[in-house]
Amino acid sequence: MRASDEMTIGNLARRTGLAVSAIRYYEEQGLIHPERNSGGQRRFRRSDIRRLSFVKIAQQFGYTLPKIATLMATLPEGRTPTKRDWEKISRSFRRTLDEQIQTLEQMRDNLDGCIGCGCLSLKKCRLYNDQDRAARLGPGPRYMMGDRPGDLD
Amino acid sequence: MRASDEMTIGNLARRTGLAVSAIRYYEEQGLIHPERNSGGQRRFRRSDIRRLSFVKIAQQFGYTLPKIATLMATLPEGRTPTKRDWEKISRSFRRTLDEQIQTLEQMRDNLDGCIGCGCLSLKKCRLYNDQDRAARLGPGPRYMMGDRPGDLD
DNA sequence: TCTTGACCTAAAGTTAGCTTGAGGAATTAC
DNA sequence: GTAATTCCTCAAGCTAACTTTAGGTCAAGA
Repeated sequence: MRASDEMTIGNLARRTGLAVSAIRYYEEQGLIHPERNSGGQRRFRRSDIRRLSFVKIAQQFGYTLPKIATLMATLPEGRTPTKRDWEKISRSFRRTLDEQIQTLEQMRDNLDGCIGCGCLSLKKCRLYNDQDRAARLGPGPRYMMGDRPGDLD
Repeated sequence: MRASDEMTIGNLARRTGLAVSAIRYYEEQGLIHPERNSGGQRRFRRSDIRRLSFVKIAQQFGYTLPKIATLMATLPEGRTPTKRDWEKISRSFRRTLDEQIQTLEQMRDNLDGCIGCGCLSLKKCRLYNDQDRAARLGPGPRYMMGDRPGDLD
């Protein structure tokens, strides 16, 4: 066995910090495609370390495994990804990250408005109204937080 | 039945945009404490609309139901929360929100560094190294992304 | 060779936050 | 009074991303 290029699952687990069971699960989900030796045991390439590390990072960005799988489909299995490969993906990361940050910042701004008003004057409150707007798609709430047309402020 | 202050579960569902089953579940989790009428059916107060709206908002901030329950434990069941009640909680919201934003911004900065370097030169890469640091608590990865001591850059 | 440790599959369990289904009782509308 | 709603409980199911368990097989070292 050319030890330089083949790894057992336990070895890969140690190198990536993942559990053996997680690696098997990732194979099941199509994220990696190890070969088998004559005895039926999985044998991994060194590039699988890279792939699994990529999975971990993408997960930190909030990607689901299916999404990660499609992202990785654009990456080469065997060779080191080129700068161009990586740039495409990292731009996608950057976009979702920016969106996430923007969402949180908007929530923060809304919240700040509410702190100022004590959030007892709810007809104007952004936090509730933003929610309201989303909910209106369904049979959702007409008047949030107990306020009704005639309610006092 | 004094309709002004008692609501059926279906009514509350319509007013909050929640599913009936979700409201029952929230009761089970101790987020609301409706009374029962003679026939054993739940009867809710108008203030429960407020409580459930609060639950929805806190969920948007990423709080789990148990955490929301403890947050709400500081709120009065019957009366309208005071400005002071609200300020305490909104400060807590603000803190977690700030932390979340900071985490994402750090990830973005790391990512930007990686875009610049093409992320092929991985010994310096923040994205991987931050992950590495976290993983080192366990038996984690020694060399991430396939890099080994002797590997070329 | 024998033993130990690593590996295999398949199925079931885990957590959060609910939804769905079964079987039945209470309420409301006419 | 009766039919249509709405409500009730309890148990099971759902999704994601894994882990755990059970019952074996394979590989490596002395």
